[in-house]
Amino acid sequence: MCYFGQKAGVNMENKKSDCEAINLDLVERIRPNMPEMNTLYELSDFFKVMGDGTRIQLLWALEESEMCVGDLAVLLNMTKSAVSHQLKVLRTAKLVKAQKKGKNVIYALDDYHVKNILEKALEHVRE
Amino acid sequence: MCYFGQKAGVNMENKKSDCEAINLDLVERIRPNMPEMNTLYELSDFFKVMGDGTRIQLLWALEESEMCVGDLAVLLNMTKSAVSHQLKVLRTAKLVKAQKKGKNVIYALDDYHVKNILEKALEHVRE
DNA sequence: TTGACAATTGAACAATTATTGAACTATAAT
DNA sequence: ATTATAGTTCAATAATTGTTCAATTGTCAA
Repeated sequence: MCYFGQKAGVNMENKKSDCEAINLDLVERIRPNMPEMNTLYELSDFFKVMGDGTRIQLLWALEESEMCVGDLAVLLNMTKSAVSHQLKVLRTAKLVKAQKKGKNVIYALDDYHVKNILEKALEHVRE
Repeated sequence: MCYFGQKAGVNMENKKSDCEAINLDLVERIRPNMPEMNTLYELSDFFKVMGDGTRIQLLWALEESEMCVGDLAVLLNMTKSAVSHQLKVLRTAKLVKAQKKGKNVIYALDDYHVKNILEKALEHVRE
C-alpha cells in the first residue's frame, strides 16, 4: 500500500497534456470544482485499501464479530503472517482497531462508514 | 486492472492456514455468512477500479459534465492516451459510458451509485 | 484523395504490492 | 527458567498495473 504516494509512474501535479481543449470554456469552468490533490490522494488511497479480496474478507468477517488474528487466519484459510500484514494495512487506514488481550490481539471494525460503503458497492456490483 | 483475476500470489480458494482456531465455534458460525468468492472478487475489483487517482479525477470531472477525451486530458494534464486507457477501465467497470459524436467521443457517468460511494468515502477520509 | 485531428491500441518499462518463510517479540503455562 | 503459543516484522519473489511512445483507426474538411 502506498497511503500517500503515487502509483507507478504517476505524478499528478506535473503531467503534460498532448492536445488542446475542444471546449476550453467548459474545462476552465470545471477546473476550480476539482478536488484538491490531497483529497484526491486520500480518496484513492482509501479505495486502494478496499480494493483487495483479502482485506474485503477481513472487513466482512469483522462486521460479524471481533476476532483474533489466528481465528481470522483459519476463517480465510491464510497464514497468520499474511493476515497480520493485511490487518496492519487496515489499521493504518483506520478501518479496524486492535486490542491486546493476553496472548491474543483482538481486531474489530473501527469505522461506521465501511458497512455503508460496502452495501452501496454491492448494489453496483449486482447491477 | 485485473477485473476478475487474483492479485499477486492470491489464490483465495486453496490457501492453507498455519494454525488452529482459538475459537472454532465462532469461526464456524461466521463461515457460512461470508460472501461467495464471486461476490468477493466483484467487490474488490470494483474498489480496485476506484483506487486510482486518475480514475477518481475522471469520475469527479464527469460528475460535473460529460466531456470528450481531449478535454479530460487537458483538465487532468495528461496525455490522451493515458486518459483513454483509464476511461476504458472505467467503461469496462460500467462506471462511465461513451458516445461517439463526430470526431469526438463523449464520456459520461453511467452509475448512480458512484456519487453516493464517493460521498461516503469522503466522509471517512475526512475523519 | 489528401491532410489533419480525435481517439484507441499494443508493447514495454518502472513501480507497487500480496504472499511466503524465517526470524523475532511478547505473553502465558508448566 | 523453559517451553509453547500468538502475533509481528523483514527480505525476497512473483505478479499486477499506470504511463509512455509509436502505430493505427476513424472522421471531418478542403
